[in-house]
Order: sequence, then C-alpha cells, then structure tokens
Amino acid sequence: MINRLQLDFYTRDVLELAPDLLGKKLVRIINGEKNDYYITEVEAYRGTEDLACHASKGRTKRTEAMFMEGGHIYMYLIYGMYWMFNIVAGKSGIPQAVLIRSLMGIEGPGKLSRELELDKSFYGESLLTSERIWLEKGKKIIYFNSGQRVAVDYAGDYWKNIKWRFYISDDQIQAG
DNA sequence: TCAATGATTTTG
DNA sequence: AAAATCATTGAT
Repeated sequence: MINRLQLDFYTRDVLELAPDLLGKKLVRIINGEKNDYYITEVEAYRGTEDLACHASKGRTKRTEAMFMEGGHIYMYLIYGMYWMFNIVAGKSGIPQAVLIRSLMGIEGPGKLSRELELDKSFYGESLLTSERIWLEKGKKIIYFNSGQRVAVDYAGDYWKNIKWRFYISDDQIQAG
C-alpha cells in the first residue's frame, strides 16, 4: 500500500506516462495471492485527433473509460476473444490511455490479460483504490526503445507510423 | 497463411 | 436488421 503509485503519476500527458510505465511493478491479487509483474511494452493512444485511438470516433459507451481521470482502467474485447488492458492517462475529459502490451515473461496483450485474469469486470476500476490490482514503483530504466504501434493500419499514414510504442528487453529489467 | 469469435459500430 | 470492423493469438 505504501508503495502504490498515486494520482499525480497518472494525470500527466499520455506521452509522458507511457514510457514511465516501463519497469513499473504491476501487482495483481488473484484468489488472495499477491502476484508481481513488471511492465516491458506499452503503446500510447492520445485524444480524439489520434485516428488509431478508439476515442477518435467519439465518446461512446465503450470509450467512456478513456475520458475518466488518469489511473482508471479501460478494458475492451478484441477479435471476440482477447481482453486488452489499458491504463487511462491525463485529466478528466481528455481521452488518453496506455495499452499494456507485455510484462516480463508474458509477451502479448491478449496473453497477459488471460494470465492475470483481466476482463470486463475491471472496466473503469481505479488503480488508486482497487484491492485487486495496482501499480508500485518498480525497476529503474536506463533507456527504452520506441517504434510504431501494432496493427493500426486503418489509422492512416501519419498515425500508423508515429512511434508511440515503447519497450525494453527483459534482461535490461533484471539488471536494473 | 488464416480461422476463431463476439461486442461495438456502421450501413461498407 | 444486417454487415463490417477489429490495439490478437495459435494452429495449419
């Protein structure tokens, strides 16, 4: 509890928050058991102008969580089978979120949600108050890599090419 | 290389 | 009301 990251960590712009999430400890309580994971790959989705961001289509029941204050969770189902786990960034009313793509030892957003048992019931939950999931200060990251976001070809040349995916390698985190 | 699989969004 | 879309994964 004492290490839980607080509101000001999340209420920054998503482009500041996303890379800062790398190396952070994700704590998940499953059946009373505490599990620790370290974030190794993320993607930023930023506002209504970002055509890859779900909120670019407007404020709907599905995207409502992205408009919440930073620190909330945005979940959605993709391809009928995989829940995507996103952390909302920034101030209330501005749709920004970070997709968590990989954790140390678990590569892939669909796989990590399955492993951590994350589903629709986490939609809109707060990482500041939840008793089953939160973030803590993790490992220090010396540097990180960036690249294009994955599977966003529909967003047009500019938005699909922009380097808003941030990642580190597992060995880097062990050393850190 | 492509099927699985279903909520959400659009009318393709 | 029907069809298309889709921030993926794992098996052919």
